[in-house]
This record gives sequence, structure tokens and C-alpha cells, in this order.
Amino acid sequence: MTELTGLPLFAGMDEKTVAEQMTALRGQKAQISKGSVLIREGEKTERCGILLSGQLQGQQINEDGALSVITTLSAGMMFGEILIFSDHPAPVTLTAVTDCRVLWLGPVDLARADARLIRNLLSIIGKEYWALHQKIRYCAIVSLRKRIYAYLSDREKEAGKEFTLPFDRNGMAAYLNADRSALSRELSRMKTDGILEYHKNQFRLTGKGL
Amino acid sequence: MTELTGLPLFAGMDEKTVAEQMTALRGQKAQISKGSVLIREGEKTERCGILLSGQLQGQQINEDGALSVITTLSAGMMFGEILIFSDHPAPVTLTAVTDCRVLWLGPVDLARADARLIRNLLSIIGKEYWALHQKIRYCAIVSLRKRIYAYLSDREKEAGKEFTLPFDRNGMAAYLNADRSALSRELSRMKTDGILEYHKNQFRLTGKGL
DNA sequence: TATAATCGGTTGCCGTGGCAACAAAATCAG
DNA sequence: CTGATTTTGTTGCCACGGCAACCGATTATA
Repeated sequence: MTELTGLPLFAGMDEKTVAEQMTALRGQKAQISKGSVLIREGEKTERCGILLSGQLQGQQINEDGALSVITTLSAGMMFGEILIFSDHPAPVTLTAVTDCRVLWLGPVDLARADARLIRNLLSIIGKEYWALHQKIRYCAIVSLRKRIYAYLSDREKEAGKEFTLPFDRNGMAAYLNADRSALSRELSRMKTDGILEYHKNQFRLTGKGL
Repeated sequence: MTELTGLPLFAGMDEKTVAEQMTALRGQKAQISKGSVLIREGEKTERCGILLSGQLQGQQINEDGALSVITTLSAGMMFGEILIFSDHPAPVTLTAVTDCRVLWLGPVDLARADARLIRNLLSIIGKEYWALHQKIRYCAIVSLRKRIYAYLSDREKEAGKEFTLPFDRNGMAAYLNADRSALSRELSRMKTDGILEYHKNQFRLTGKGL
């Protein structure tokens, strides 16, 4: 239970209040094994959840069969909470990249929800919405090199000089809407141009720019 | 006041409750003239609003100066409500395409908000989030022709056989992340291939497919 | 009505990056 | 350790579409 009080959704609430709210949210823990699908694209979202441990990935498959990775979720992050109160189908398939522990929530009783909980929820939603807009910003950059650079320098800003990406090359390519081989090609060009250094998914920008 | 009861945010609420909620929301009507900026990209969102009449457009400008149109808002739609409870900067600049009337809301007192209002708010947010995911889906399609087609057939599904787009060519190109001339070129090719017909921003798909 | 400004269509050029196919390296299974 | 599978890097080909430049049509301003 104490692992719950640290979650963003319960920020600023004491243990007693959290326990109360958990009944309004109908919380239930579950084990999820690697590869399982938590939410399937196109289906209605019935419940949402919080990832307690492990890693999830949200992906879209377009008509060509091309895979586009939208988000990566790590421990503490929520999923499904934005669409649970609307009748829109889920826009992404949410898959467990590793074995996970999940706290399922829902159906949620909003009338019994604390005002602080609502505020936390809206704050979380805002953050997720914002991340989606970031992805759109990357999409809008035509040049692959500039697209990569924009993405990497954002990661640098948020994680420091040396940082690790939550993707392998396939995932990174899918997130940046690029072909994997084209991404590899451009990354090595950028390395020889002295713009960045990397080893696997560990990156460092030299600060040379461009 | 009666024009308010029809708004999605107040769906299912009687006139008296709406009036009560309006004080919790600190609603205030305003006239906005064409070209004005309601929300500026990068600034913190202090208040949100509902468009009562006219048209708004949300746009991002990337480092190259390239313009990307994210959304078009018509009467009845909300804006800014997703980010008002988080401390993220606004990801888009919201501009009045025509003269508008706007109902400004905020700072909002959540503790005094009706549970139904919260539910409506979350439903609206879900819809907006979903629309953003649609745009991402279009972005992920590499072929311009397929991208155009995916967009147009979605519009057909939601608006019927013959439909009008809320963009001029520039806006349409910016929304689809394409060059305007390339878009024009591809549209006329598609016309000669018998895939669609159009005049200005009035479109019709022949149903031939591809 | 003249003039400017905006908008849409057309066309040639050519570089970027998707695609396929292969090679090397790393990870995994038995 | 050996073979299989996954992951990453490399390279040639060439079509798609960005870019610039131009023109006609439409709309706004005076």
C-alpha cells in the first residue's frame, strides 16, 4: 500500500485518504507477462491503470502494416485514463515490453473522488497530452537529421548530458517515423560529422550543434 | 445564458445548475477580432475557454519556420482545458481565423465543480486527445497519396459523401505535413485517376479506392 | 476600375530517404 | 561451444516529394 502514496495520482494525499480513494477507483493489482496486450487499438477503453513496475509501449499500426511507436511508459505512469470517460476507441495498442506489475482502476466512481485526486488526474493528462504534441512536433520536421537532432536535444535537456533512450533502433525509428536503416545511416553520418556520440541506446551530444 | 446549456461542457445539466457552475468556473464572455492570438505557444496556460462563434486554428512553428496546423476549432468547442491544470507550456498558438465570440473560463475552482461537469470535461478532453492521435496516424503514412486519402476518407465517414474541409490549401498542406505545391500536384493526379473530385475545399470521393 | 495581395495550379530540378538485401555483431537456447 | 535468432550497421538504387519559380484566377483596398 505504501508504494501507492508515491504515485503522481495520489500526490499530496495521506495514506488514509489514498486508501479511501482506492475504493472509489476500484483498484486491483495484477501481474502482466511480457508481450501481453493491455489495451487494444480500436476497442473501447473500459478501465485504466498505473504501471507499478516494468515497461509498456503504445503503438499504432497503419493500413500498410507500418508500425509507429507513440509512447513508452515506465514505472509510475498511468495509461488509459484519458479515454475512459469518453466513448472513443483506443488509438494505440498498449503492449508489455517486459514483465510488469499493474494497478488496474475502474470503473471509476467520480462522485466519490477527492478534488485533489481530480486535480492530479488532470495534471497527469496534461502531461501526456503535451508529450503527444512533442511527437507531433518531431513529425513535422522534414529533414531526418534535424528530426533526430530535435528529439535528442530534448532528451538531453530533460535527462542530462549523457542519456539512455527507452528504445532499441527499431523503436526509435518507429517513434521518429523513419526507416530503421535510414536512421542508422543518418546516425553514423552525424557521428562522423562530430555532432554526437553513441553506443547502442546510450547517447551524448557533443554540443557542436546542427 | 440559454446558449450555454447546449454546450458539451454543460450537457445533461439544467439551467439553474449551469448558472451555479458558471460562478465556479468564473465564466466571462468576450469579443475576439480576426487574427488575434488567444493562446501563445510556449507560454503557460492560465485559463481556458469555449468558442461560441467563429473559427480558431491551432498552429505550431518549428525551428525552420515551417508552419504546422494541428487543429481547427468551430463553435461549441473548448480550448486550453487540458493544460490548465498542469504546468506545461502551451504546445500550440491559437489564432482567430475569423471574428469570434469566446466564453473565457478560469481560474477554475474544482472543489465547487459538479461531478457531471467533471465527467463532461473528461469526455471533451478524451475527444481532443483522440483527434490528436488521428493527426499522428496521418503523419505516420509515408506516401503522400495514401496520407491524403486516409484523411479524406475519415472526413467522408464523419461528414458524408460530399464534404467541405475547414482549411484552404495552405492549411490543408500544413495539417498533412506536406508541401502545398506537392499537395496540389497529388490532388490533381488523384482527380485524373478518378479517385476523387473537388472544387476549392469541397470534396467527394468516387469510391474507386486507393 | 486600377492595383495589390492572396490563393490555387503547374512544372522542372534534384536531394533525401524509403526499400531491399546483405553483413557483422550481439544475444539466446540447447 | 555451437547453431539459431535478434539487433545493428552498410550500401546501391531510384522514386517521391520538397523547393523554387511562375502564371492565372479570385478577392481585397483604394
